[in-house]
Amino acid sequence: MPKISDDKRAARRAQILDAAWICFQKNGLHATTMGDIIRTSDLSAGAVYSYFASKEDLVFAAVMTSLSALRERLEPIVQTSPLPSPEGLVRQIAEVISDFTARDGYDLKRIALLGWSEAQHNDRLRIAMQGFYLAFRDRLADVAGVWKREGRLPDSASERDVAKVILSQILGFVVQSAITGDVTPEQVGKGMADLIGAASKD
Amino acid sequence: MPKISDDKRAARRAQILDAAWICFQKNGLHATTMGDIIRTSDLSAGAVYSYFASKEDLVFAAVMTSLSALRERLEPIVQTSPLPSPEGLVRQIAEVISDFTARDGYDLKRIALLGWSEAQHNDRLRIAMQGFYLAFRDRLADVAGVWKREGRLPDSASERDVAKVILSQILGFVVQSAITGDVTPEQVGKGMADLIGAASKD
Amino acid sequence: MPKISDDKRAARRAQILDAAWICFQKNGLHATTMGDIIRTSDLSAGAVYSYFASKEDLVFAAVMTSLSALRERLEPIVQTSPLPSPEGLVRQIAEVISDFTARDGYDLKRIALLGWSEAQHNDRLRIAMQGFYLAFRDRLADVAGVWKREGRLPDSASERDVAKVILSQILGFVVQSAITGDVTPEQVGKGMADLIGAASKD
Amino acid sequence: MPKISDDKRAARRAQILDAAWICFQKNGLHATTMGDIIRTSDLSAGAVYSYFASKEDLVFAAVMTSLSALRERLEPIVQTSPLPSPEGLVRQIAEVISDFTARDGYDLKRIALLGWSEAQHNDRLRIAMQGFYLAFRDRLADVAGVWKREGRLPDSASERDVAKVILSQILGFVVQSAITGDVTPEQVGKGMADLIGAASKD
DNA sequence: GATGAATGAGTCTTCATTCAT
DNA sequence: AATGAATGAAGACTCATTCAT
Repeated sequence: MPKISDDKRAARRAQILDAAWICFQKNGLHATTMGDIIRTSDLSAGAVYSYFASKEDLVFAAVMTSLSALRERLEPIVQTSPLPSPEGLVRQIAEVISDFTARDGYDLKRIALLGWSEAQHNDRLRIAMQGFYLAFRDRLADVAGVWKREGRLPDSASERDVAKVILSQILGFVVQSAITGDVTPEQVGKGMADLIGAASKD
Repeated sequence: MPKISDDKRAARRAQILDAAWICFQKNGLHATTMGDIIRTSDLSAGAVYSYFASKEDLVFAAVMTSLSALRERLEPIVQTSPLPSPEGLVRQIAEVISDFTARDGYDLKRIALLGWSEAQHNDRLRIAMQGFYLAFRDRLADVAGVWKREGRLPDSASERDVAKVILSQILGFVVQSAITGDVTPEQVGKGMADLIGAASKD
Repeated sequence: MPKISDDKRAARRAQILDAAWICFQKNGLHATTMGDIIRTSDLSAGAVYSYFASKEDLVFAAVMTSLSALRERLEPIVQTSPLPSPEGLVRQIAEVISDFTARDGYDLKRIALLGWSEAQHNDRLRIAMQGFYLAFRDRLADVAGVWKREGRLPDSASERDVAKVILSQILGFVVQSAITGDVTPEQVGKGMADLIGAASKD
Repeated sequence: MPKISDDKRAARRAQILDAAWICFQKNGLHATTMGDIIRTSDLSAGAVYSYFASKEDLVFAAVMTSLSALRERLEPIVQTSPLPSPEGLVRQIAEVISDFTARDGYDLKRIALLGWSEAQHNDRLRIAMQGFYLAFRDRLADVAGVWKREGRLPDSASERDVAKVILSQILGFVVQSAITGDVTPEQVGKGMADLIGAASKD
């Protein structure tokens, strides 16, 4: 087997990452053994280790891959014009996150919880993850700026604080869904609309 | 040998749980070994095992203990009369959660993340945790009912959905604080007030 | 099993080191697996690792233990009074080394070769080993001083260089015996006497 | 495809053996992996395996090659006429061995130790090595015969025993140099001269 | 002839748990 | 009741060798 093509390499990597996520979701990051992943990926130990040097590397890559996939889905929403209302935005993001779940046994919400937990004791992961969330929050602050100019938010509103609240609402949706399993994007949209009070339209 | 007194037993249990949390926070639930906990607790392996039959038992007890302590702190807030505004309520709860952190190296936010993550693959823990959060959300729904009667929320508001949004906001605060480390209860209060628009006062 | 006595601890250590040398001699330092040593020692993996933190530690301890045992046997020879002649000294040392071999399958010569080889790539071992040989060579230089005063060596003799030659002779005896298996202490004594020429007596 | 020329084959073999020795010296025989050698030789795994069927083969060839190279250098010394004195002979051999070291990172002394150690558990290597050393010792016995005829050694001298002592001195020089790193051919020559007593000249 | 990706048995080490003292 | 030495199954990772391309 001489040099493998780049496409094939990428496909193998994806194959391993898929196997990893199947296992991680079922048993958690730590309870999953390399043996589990190797078995699930239908490759040999050596093959898996030729793509990821260690379990830690694999965990890192798996979390970052999920984050990247999420970013790709979120980007369009915060760039729509005209922008949705706050409750509309949150509802749309919640929908994207929920949709991810549907995809063949891949539950973004559970994955997110595993990643956050891991990041508490894994410096490399925490740094990378911080970068992701801070960048996304910056986009939300931009959105808040537009809302202000549109008169949806008072002039005294803090774009930074509004962005933090919106981000919290999204992260909280993920947690609550994962734990109680009974929260829908619609309910979140309705609840926010009720709270915001005005008969906001998307 | 004479039986040990109940007080002593309870003190020992607490001593072990404290040791466990010190370790869990530093290294996570799985990377923490029973040896770590045994060493930190200044007891012998046998002693620790006479209080908790297994590591899983200890993890379960540790998470539930944190949850109980949190409940005790949260209860008064949702029972104040007159009730705070939505943003005031969230700010107060965020303050309680943040205060927990101050206590000698005990960070409730990080602990919460570990517990949520573990609950994804630990049925006993998930059930117990669901019970806790659903009960708390019921209290929030009661609060939303009062808000409605007070005219703070429209008649068409769904108490259940508002409760979900408030809970998400709190859970999201925990996640965002743990990851980015730059969110304060005041900012969350301000951001919510900006979003809700009316110059609500607590 | 509460605290084990110091004697028992020492006995266990010795039991493990014995097992290690049996394996090392049979298969070499690297081809010997911890599993081999564990099996031979009739202990469990955990027990062995509670005495030696790693294979490297065990190798180090094994080599140093052999060196210490050798020192104890050599010490008396270089302190005899009156001192033997050069060829007598070498013969006596060679005898001690050969005798070590007889002891239940324990061959000091083969062990020495393994240790020297390992020291080429193991800094800790090399340093410790250097200390041992340099100290022993100092004793040989002392002996050479006495020989000079006794008139056995010319006034112009370099005690340091004579010590180096004597040490080489001993080390070389070990190597040659291990490889060809046909060198006796007597032959070495005779050969040296022939070379030195005078009909030296011990 | 056309067969590769014999010259090319020999060059490739040498290239692999050189790479092997670079690695062996740095990390020892066992710690060196085939991957190390393959990488260092700038060839592919398949290429290396087409020249040496196994790691053991490569180790054997590497050791024997060193031995052959040494023999070529030693041969002239024991055939000089007139022969040097015993101390002169040892000094000249020590010089040859030391000179080998100078050659771009190739240290014959360390290599010798690795080979001797390996030979303890590798029958093929031990047999071949014995053959080499016994043959060389025979040459030394021949030299001792000449010394006897020249009157440098007493009539009662045992040529065999003198050869053993000379060989030991050389082997010991290798060991002592490798371990302490502070022995020169001159010191060995001087020490032997001191010991032999007569003001021997080369 | 040459390549280097893939294999998988085997290595060292850890750690939850037990139980003789 | 308390101790902590001992157990041994299991985990992460390596590496000599092969063989499809």
